[in-house]
Amino acid sequence: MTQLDSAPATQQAVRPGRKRDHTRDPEIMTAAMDVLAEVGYERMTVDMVAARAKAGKATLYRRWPSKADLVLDAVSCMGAAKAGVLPDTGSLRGDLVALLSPRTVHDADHKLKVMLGLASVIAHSPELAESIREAFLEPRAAVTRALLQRAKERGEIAPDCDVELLSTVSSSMVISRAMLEHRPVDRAFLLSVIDGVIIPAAGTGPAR
Amino acid sequence: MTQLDSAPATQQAVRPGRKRDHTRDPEIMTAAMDVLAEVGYERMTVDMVAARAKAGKATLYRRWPSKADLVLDAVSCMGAAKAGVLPDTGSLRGDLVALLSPRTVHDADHKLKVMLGLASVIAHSPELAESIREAFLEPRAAVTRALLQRAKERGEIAPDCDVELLSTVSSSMVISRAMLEHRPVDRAFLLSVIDGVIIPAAGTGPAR
DNA sequence: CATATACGGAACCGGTTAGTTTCGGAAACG
DNA sequence: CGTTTCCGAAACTAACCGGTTCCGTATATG
Repeated sequence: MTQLDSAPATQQAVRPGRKRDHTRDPEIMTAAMDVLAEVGYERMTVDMVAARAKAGKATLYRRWPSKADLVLDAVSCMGAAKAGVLPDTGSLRGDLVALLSPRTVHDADHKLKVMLGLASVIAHSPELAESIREAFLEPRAAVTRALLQRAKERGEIAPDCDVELLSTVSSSMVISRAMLEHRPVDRAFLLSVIDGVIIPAAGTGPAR
Repeated sequence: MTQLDSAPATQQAVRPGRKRDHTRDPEIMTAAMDVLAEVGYERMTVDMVAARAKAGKATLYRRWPSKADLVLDAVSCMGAAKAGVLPDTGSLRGDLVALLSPRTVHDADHKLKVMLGLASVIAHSPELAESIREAFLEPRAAVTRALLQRAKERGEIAPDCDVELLSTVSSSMVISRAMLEHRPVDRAFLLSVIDGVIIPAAGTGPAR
């Protein structure tokens, strides 16, 4: 809570003898996310993060005013570097399945763990909830939404189906499954959601 | 810290001079659940619970060996008293909508908040996760499952639809919506899940 | 009324952790 | 080689909280 100045950016030009500014931000944030995924926000200590990043605790506090700020920043940065090209296999099911590359699934699993670790904080911080949504859920939902929309436009699915809602189904089911059943994000489950919920719910097009 | 044995909740014969045994268990557990729903497990302190129940902290520790045991016990007890009769309106949609009484919805909202408050603990305690699932999710899923099964048996929905999976859809979507968007459990949303996901995904019977 | 029991309240103890300070050392540069 | 600046490590402070102890009181029994 002690709000000292954050970063006035007083001196920027490389002064007399110096390396550079804080180049270690990425390692620190990665360490923070890892610890977060492993033990959750409340049990995560700043020392743990510092130790994992091989940094001094003071370094963290020089850069972020509090644990909460560090986490918030790390979560926000985590969403960057996405924007893959949409798959285009010709069928909605093919497109959806194409999303389930091992890489993507593994990524999602890690993000899911981070999210679960933050769950109790999320409930009290709309700001953090928004960051999480933006960084983790929204990009995925956007892809699914686009695939559904395209399928609708080419008449593959029902013209009146709720694309917005359907695009959130798989994330939702994965989240609650992970939360309550301790199951990792798993390809087989995602397939059953696609084939047992999304595809049938999307219908078979206007021609029926 | 570790969740060990639960608590037998036993009591013996009324001794010489005494009122009765711990009659205040219900108030205490209710207080615990309320605090849990409001601040989450980690920020919930035993003092808060005692204060809200107008009890001494010592009283809590006479009855439960630890904070974790209190919470576990309270969660387990919370699942009792359900077993409503299945609605029977003749149609699957009618049955599902009939579940959405204000009372039920409000109940679900409270339980949801408790669950979110426990989220980070759940991730580290399969035992607690199981209790939550059993007390909160399973009863609801069971009802939906039964309704779907009945609809399938009378040929109202596709004979090959995945009842098990579909029965978990609405809870899942409510959970993630509450978690990431701070929305309370809300009748309108549940209706859109019924009409936009569950019903269409269940299909229109073997005659198609 | 005497006694026994459990209660609410408050003080207390010990461990843990967010946040601070200090210090020796290493990099870059003149 | 000296200077400047930041870093990692570790010691330190203050607050908080789980859990314990103690005490005055209410209540029911006999």
